[in-house]
Amino acid sequence: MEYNPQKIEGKWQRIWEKEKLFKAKDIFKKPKFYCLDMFPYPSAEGIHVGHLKGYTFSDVISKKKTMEGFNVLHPMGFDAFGLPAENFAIKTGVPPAKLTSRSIKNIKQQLISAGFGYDWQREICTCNPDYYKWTQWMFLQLYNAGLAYKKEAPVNFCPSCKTVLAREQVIDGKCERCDSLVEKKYLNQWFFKITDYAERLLNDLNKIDWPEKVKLMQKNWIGKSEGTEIYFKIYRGSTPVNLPVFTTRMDTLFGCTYVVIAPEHPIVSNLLDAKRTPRRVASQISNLKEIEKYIEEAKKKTEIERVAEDKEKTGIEIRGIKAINPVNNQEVPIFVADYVLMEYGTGAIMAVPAHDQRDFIFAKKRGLEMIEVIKPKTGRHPPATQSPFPEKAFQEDGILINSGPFSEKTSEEARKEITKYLEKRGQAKKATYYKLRDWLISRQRYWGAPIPIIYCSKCGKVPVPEKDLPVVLPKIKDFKPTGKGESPLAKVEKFVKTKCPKCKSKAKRETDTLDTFVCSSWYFLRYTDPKNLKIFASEKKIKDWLPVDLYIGGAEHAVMHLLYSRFFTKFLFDQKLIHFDEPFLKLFNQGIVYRQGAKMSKSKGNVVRPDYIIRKFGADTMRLYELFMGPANQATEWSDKGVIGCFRFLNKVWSIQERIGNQESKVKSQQLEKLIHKTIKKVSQDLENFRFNTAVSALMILANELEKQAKISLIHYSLFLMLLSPMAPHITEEIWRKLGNPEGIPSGSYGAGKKSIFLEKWPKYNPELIKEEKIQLIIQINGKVRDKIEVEPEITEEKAKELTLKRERVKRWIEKKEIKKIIFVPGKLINIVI
RNA sequence: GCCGAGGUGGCGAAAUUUGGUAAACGCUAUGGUUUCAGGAACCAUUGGGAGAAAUCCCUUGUGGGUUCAAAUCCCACCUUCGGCACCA
Repeated sequence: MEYNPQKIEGKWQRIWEKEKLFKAKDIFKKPKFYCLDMFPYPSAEGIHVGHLKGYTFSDVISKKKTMEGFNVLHPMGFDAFGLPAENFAIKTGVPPAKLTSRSIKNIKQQLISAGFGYDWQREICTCNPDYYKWTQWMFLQLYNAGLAYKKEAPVNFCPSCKTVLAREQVIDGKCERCDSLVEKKYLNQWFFKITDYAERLLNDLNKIDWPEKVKLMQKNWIGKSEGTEIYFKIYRGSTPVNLPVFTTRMDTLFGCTYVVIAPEHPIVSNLLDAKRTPRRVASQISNLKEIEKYIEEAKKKTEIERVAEDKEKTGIEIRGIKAINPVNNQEVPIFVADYVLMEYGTGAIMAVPAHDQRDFIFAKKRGLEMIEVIKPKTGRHPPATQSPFPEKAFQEDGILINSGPFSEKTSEEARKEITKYLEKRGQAKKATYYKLRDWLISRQRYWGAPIPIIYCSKCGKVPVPEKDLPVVLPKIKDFKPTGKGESPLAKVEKFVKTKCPKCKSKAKRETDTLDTFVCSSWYFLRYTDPKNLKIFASEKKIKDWLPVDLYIGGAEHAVMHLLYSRFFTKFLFDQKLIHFDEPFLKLFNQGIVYRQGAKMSKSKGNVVRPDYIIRKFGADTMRLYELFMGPANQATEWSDKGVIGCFRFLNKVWSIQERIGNQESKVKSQQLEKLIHKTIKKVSQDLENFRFNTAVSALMILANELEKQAKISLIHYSLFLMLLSPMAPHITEEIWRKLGNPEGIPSGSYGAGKKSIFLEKWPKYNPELIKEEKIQLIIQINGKVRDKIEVEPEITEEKAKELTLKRERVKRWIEKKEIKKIIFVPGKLINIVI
């Protein structure tokens, strides 16, 4: 009988569902294991073999953990709000809800036909009101805690998507979704105060078992830097204004030859404002008009323009007033330049052109003064005032020069001492800044969870009372954006018009929706109790199942979803709503699957669909190939040909069953047993360490060996099937249950039977059985392999030497030469140095 | 520019954790077997070179170094990929 996956796979998928084999039970006699996949966006095209890679990993691990006696939670759902469905609606008029539910049906079928053991009773969908009710509830918790706020700010606006974006969604100044150049706009928008959690988000990275790469990306994104704020005085008449600047390089303070203020800095408008500035001073500024013009232009520039002019730094001096360097009372000119950012630090810097590349370029162009204040500890360097920019040695620690009483100190000492000196005089204080910005969460789009806020002319912003949740997204017909930077919801009068929950007078609803990342920031909580109507998840279920033990997904979410989820978790922990403050204990990033040298994408037309592979070779073959392709965390190229190897392997597995019998010869049986136990060890360890490719290879080696036998005992074959079962569940289940026939085959601990293979215990290897009686001792001469001998593993050095020197081949190599040294590595090799 | 991860046959890769037989396993290719035929079946060979053969020499991006011994450790460089990017 031939191996025919099409005949068996659908059958077992139905039976597993009927037997509820992979359903997570809320009974905790066994230790729990929560294995989570990043849930997919239900795109109309379905998922491709790249998505399936990570899902295969999590399914293999879940099945193995089940066999190891864990109570496994392995759920799946859909991240269903978002732009593609809405853009499709604008084009075709098909409502996003309709398209989404169609896509979900399709993807769910794809996942089921791959044999994944998800607990579909727990399926969630973020666009379902039962779900987004709690997303809105989360928003309200944050709002009530003062962590959700609305403010006018310069934001990134995508002209094609007609909505603002979070900073994380802007890549190289372009929209991550459609690649349009992002515009800067001043808009009134909602933010989450994630910056309040910057320090904890940074520190707690130490607590979690995540790829170092992802941790580092988060660390850099949070971008903590510790330094000092220094107060430069600017005199307007007799009253000085303090201008704080931020620096991490106090040791270069004597090298400051000018200061730069960001164009948006309030101090600039104050200085220019004739009403506030004494007439005498205002008249001191001789180039008011030019400065105003520069500021206007800078404000209009997009982020990309500001940076893309690359090194070509623009700016303008405020003529007529000076700033005073507190450390030496030196008067320095003041510039307004957009290479200084208002959003970071104090929005003003002290410029040290001799030791900072950016300041150097700016100063060089204008012929500004440069003062060298640091020399390298050793060696000579061209003067910092001449080289295009300071060499590394200057930027790192050096020795101070031209720095008054601090000359001859090291950078490190000087940093401390200068800070102390100014601190005492109240002219500086230590400060810490982060690159992390608050999370912009409002979107001027339809297909998202409405922000549950009501605007009342009397009461102002009023949160929607909990009992009125969810604020249901109304069904609409016209999906086109209003063109006024508003969500299409603004056109829906029925939705907008409401009553103030407080004073009952006429009021309007917020029409912006929430960023989809808000929906996905807490979804892992909902799986534990997906149908709860009273709370996002009951306390008990949260305690029983969470945190997530293993999270598998792509690295592209490193600074978005993964950071946001951590923020939500910490917030809910602070609210005493959950008992843990890190959501995902272990994270694994599967590598990207390439084809024709590029990441699979619809636009490149290089997508491989699993449906085709499954139809042709079956789900087991596809799963095996996903595992076998290469290292799990590494990008690998998809090969249609390579799939065949896995199909051949399964055919072999299938045909071996014909050899079952109890008459293995004794010697053979012992050798086989040794190999089987070695394989149990290898596969168990490899699966534990995400080395799926070598686990598959070990099973291939074992299958090749089994194939050579005339007869194979049932127990040996059964062990093999069990090891293979998490990876190729259908074929192993089929053979396993079939073998439970009434022909008198004993059903021992490893006996096959009529119940599922996944109810069996994961096999354990016997350490006694994998001990070698004989090993190959490598004989090297001058480090090159020249001979091998079979010996006992415990062979002594003397004995090994004796045997080695007797060998003809060895004698030939040594011949009259003097043996200088013999190195013996027990159980491994002997090296003769001549 | 800064940070990070890589570079091993014709291809995907093993061996890097612990320095100790480089190329396991699979694909491809070549030759053969079976079959009415086909190949997504089976068998053999498959890093390069020399040789009739035994066997020998060379080979892990490049160049140095440490060591009895280096794909593995150290230094410098080249290169591919990923992230950040005027963050003071």
